[in-house]
Amino acid sequence: MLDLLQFGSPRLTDLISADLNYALARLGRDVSYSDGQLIHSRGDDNRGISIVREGAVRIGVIGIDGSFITTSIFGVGQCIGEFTLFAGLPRTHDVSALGECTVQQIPAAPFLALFDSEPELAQALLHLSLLRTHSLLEFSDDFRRLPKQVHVAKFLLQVAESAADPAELQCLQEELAYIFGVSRVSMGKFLKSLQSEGLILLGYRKIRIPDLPLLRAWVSQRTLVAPLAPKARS
Amino acid sequence: MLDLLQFGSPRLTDLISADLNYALARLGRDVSYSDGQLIHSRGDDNRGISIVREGAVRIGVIGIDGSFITTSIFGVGQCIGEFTLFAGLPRTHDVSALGECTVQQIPAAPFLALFDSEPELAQALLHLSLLRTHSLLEFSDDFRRLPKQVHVAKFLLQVAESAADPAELQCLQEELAYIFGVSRVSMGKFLKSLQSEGLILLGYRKIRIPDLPLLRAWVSQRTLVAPLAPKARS
DNA sequence: AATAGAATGCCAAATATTTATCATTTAGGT
DNA sequence: ACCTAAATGATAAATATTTGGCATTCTATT
Repeated sequence: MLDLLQFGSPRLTDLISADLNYALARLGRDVSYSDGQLIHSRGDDNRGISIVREGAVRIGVIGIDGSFITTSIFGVGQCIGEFTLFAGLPRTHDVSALGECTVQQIPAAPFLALFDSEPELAQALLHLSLLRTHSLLEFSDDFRRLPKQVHVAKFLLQVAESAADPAELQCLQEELAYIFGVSRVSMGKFLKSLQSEGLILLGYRKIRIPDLPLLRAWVSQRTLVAPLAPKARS
Repeated sequence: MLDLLQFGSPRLTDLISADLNYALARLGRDVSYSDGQLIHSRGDDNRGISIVREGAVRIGVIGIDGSFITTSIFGVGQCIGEFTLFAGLPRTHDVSALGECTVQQIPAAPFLALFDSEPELAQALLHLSLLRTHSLLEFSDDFRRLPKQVHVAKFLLQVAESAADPAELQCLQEELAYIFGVSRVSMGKFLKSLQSEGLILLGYRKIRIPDLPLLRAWVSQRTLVAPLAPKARS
């Protein structure tokens, strides 16, 4: 699944050293959940960090009609709950098990103790949080200032550049439509127009990008702001 | 001016102790800028933190047509540049002086040294970053799942709750329209409809909220997710 | 190879939004 | 008290989007 929190966002466990990973793993305790079981509820005010250790969890909110609206899906190594520790907020999302899963639950006190003694952990958490802020901010800026077609192209480019296979994105048109807050018909129209310019190839459950540099150039020309490379190139 | 980064977001200097403020103030050097002068450019890869000490700065990007599109305005005590230090990103925005201003420029090395020795600083930065992530995420979730009218009402409520005077918001309909990515005409329609329900009173350069609890209840009923209190209530 | 479910393509009527003007109101400066 | 620039209100034609329905394509499973 495609969402604004995920793409290009590393896992906490990949950002810290083996030693720190070891120290972290010793905190709290692992809890297993069965498919669909509720792990956290929006509004709860228990403070603590949760790290997915096996399987995956679904993050979202329960909507007006009682349906679960997914914001993101977090897999092994990703963490939840920073808000409760550092932003003085209650749980902002409902979190439930997506299949069988195991989540390491770390209460506030031991986590904060480790945090205070290991600046590396602080840097890693800041790194994650700032990358997310950046993604969200860039998306919302783009949303308002770019023509939708260009914005969609830029988004696909970003997803491609952080994907395992940049030439073939696994995504549904419906997912894209949801992300942009438009109907499937509209998204179909945007995508088709990009296809007719030779930038993408629409397939079943996938979008192929035959010429990544071409797409990059096309987007760059239409946004006229320096395209941000993840690490500044020399 | 109204924007997604600002409301409810405290200043760095308010989040840390007097001692730490003092230590922070001794780093780097203060630089004065004249109105309109460029402080940072998107794409630059110089690393460092900037703290506004006098006046204010405008943060944005230079658009396709060369015009400056404002993302936010930062005043005294607010900081810029976390991305460059902790997220491995080049400058993401153009920053220019809004009137005469003074900005404390702190290079990466001394800032990181202080960061590593003072977990309080790490906590404060995380606090800021997470609050922003939260605002942006909540806004984009709401954008997709709520009827626009309800979303506008919720946004006004949030602005009111973090404003000096919750009963009277200083904002232009055009600003609101820009934030929501719609035309002034559409925003006018939404606002008028809220006015006709007795929730707000439209004025010149302002919106009055005669009955905050009423608005809160109205929004709450239509969003049906626990309204997040800034600090969890007991 | 047949089949079912999921995803995409396509279409037109209904609805919503934008664009482009112009009138009116408001606050601040002279 | 007047005048001006800025903001809001109002309107209609032009565009764009959504909704709903149905046909087609694709993939995995039988």
